[in-house]
Amino acid sequence: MSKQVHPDLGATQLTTVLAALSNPVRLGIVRLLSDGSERQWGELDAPVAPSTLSKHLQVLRSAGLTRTRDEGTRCYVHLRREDIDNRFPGLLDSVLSTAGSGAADIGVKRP
Amino acid sequence: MSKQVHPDLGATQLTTVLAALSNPVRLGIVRLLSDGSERQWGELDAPVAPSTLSKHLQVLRSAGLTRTRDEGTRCYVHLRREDIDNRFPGLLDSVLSTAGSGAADIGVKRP
DNA sequence: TTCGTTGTTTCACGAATAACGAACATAAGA
DNA sequence: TCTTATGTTCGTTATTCGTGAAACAACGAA
Repeated sequence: MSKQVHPDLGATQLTTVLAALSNPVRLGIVRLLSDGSERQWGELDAPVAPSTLSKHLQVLRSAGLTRTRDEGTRCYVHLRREDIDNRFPGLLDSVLSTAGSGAADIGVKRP
Repeated sequence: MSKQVHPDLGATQLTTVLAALSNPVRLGIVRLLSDGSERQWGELDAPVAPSTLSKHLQVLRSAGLTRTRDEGTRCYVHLRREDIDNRFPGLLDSVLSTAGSGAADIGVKRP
């Protein structure tokens, strides 16, 4: 698909991660993935154009929050939960446990 | 000084708070205030012009993170630690405990 | 090889952000 | 009252962000 960057979270700065999480669509995606599931790109039901969604996923990826795996023409995304928890202990837990977070409601397209 | 807004954190969205914290200068200020101290505006030694600092403090204030108290021509800032912990349990702790956070080093001017 | 599916990249654009200096507002103090 | 100290607001500039349409790239299937 493309040369994807999956940075080492050890070098990732907190400000970068916070910026990545401060957008409703991106936060919604993180919430959706927070059950540990791996989702196919096209499965993501976000209220934005495909190009915009691609951009958001790129931001999450380069902030070290998600990992993308290509398989043929498809690609699958999942949350780098363990890496994040190692680098920023407690951050994801507190973010995910917050109600009324301002996150967009990202669903899964039913086939 | 000015009509200052100190919103109820109950209505504050997580995305707003994360955005406020995702700037190095603002994160640095939060870190400085995290010991619970109240600092005078002019005491803050930030690497930006006064007008810019004023703007950053306004962002922190309207995100509900700090409270400002006027006293004569001076004003004092402190972190709304308890309110934040109530609304976003664990968030501040994890943010503050992160080393290499990308925060600017905000000091205190020595008289 | 041609076609369809699946994402990505490339403009283009308006809105928001960060920054500075200059002008301003307000309260204390001389 | 005049002056000083302390922040804030305004005007400007440059940059980044969020967005969509359209063109593109890569792969599998027919």
